[in-house]
Amino acid sequence: MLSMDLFRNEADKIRADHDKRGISHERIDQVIDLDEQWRGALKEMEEGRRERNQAARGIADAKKSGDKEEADRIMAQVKDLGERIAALDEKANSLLEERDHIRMRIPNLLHDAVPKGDDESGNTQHSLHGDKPEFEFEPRTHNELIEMNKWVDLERAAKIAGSRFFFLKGDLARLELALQTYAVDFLVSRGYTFVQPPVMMNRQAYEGVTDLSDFETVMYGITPDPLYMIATSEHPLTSMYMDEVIEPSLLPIKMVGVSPCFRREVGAHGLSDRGIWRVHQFTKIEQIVISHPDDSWDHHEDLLQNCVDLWDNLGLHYEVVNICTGDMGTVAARKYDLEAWLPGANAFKEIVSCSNCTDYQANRLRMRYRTAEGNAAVHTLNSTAVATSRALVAIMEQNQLEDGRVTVPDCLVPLMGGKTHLEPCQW
RNA sequence: GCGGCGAUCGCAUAGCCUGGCCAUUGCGUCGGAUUGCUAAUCCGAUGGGUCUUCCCACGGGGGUUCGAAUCCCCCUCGCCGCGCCA
Repeated sequence: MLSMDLFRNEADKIRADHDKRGISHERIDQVIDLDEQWRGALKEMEEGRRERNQAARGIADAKKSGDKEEADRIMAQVKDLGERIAALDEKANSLLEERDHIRMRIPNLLHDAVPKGDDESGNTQHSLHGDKPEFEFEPRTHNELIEMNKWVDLERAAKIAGSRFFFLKGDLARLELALQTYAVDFLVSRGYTFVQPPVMMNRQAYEGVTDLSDFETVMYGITPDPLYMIATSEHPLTSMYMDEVIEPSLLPIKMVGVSPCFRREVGAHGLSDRGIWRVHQFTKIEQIVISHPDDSWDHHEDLLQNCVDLWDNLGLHYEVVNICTGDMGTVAARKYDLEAWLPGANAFKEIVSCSNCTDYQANRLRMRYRTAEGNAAVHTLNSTAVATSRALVAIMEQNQLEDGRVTVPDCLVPLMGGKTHLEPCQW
């Protein structure tokens, strides 16, 4: 959510941003109009309260000096003031609610370097990494590999949970655990603190970190409790300091979180989504930074560099993409994706998303730091380190051998008990 | 889950029983003054708002009242005890 200061003093900045995104100014004007109405109603109500407070003091004085008649006279005089105040209060509140209802739907201001584009086809390549693997045989898709090696049981998972759930078995399950350990160790060595978050959150905190439409299409709700399963550890880790004033000496707060991620994936279809590429539950190792506003763009580059180094160490071929206006979403001001080369699909596909959300989440979460001039919103950043299910797909497809076995990336071998290849599961 | 107790400004606290000035004090932080010593001492500021002779704010919501931090009800969270439990 954008701060009200922007609407009151620099509305043209928001308008220019909407022009770049190609959306109308209607909502901006509504927010400004409702804000003016709210301020008027508030002023009127405060005037009423001032009168009442004054009268209340008069009653106290009269009673103290024993002048019961005077006290009764004033009480009668101001009796209906309370009702008037209540009515004005209600009016002001509904104006404020309406203003912020619309304001919540206005997207973050974009960084200048965000390219213009209507959809993902407008994204631009930022850099290319690793070598494209060459095969002397027809490379298999990950679907074929998990089936022939019995590493994943989709049918039985569907039986007990539903489609897009999976059992992970044998060496591939072990590789998944090695990836978690590797990514956490890697980021701990770069100064990040390992944090395991709750995997359910209440609505109020959740509204602080996500696009409202996600409640319909992404998150699972819990019945009968008013909770939501997290779609990523970004959500609990970013909202951790909700409603707090953070001591500036604590900034930047750098965390590496690991959690299962739950996604409804409403509306997702397609042959390429078979297997474990797009699933309802997966594990993700996530980087989070809560930073001083002046430093956030440096941290954004650091997050990307961490990803690049980590994925280089895994020995994979991938590209970094600069996300364009039409593919950006509501919350981020700038976003890089890493897309891994999938030989089976003959395409680059998304494995990492690295965002600077500037003060957008912090404004919603009322997450501030102390300054000499008062409190100001912090900046929040998040980036995937490894989404294990997608990393497994990339490793399987790029490191596959003709017999269907898969070479373990060197850096993971020690975490696999010295095992250099994934062997088929017996059942 | 049951019973008891609690929640006040960054932290810690007073006020609540018995409703009515401006929500107390300490620490921390920031600013200033001063002193020859790694610091001490003194002064000031330090919840939010449309930064203001004004309004709001005492976990959240409702009620009683001319008036609620204070009385009543509901909820949330925490602590202690009991129960259950990986």
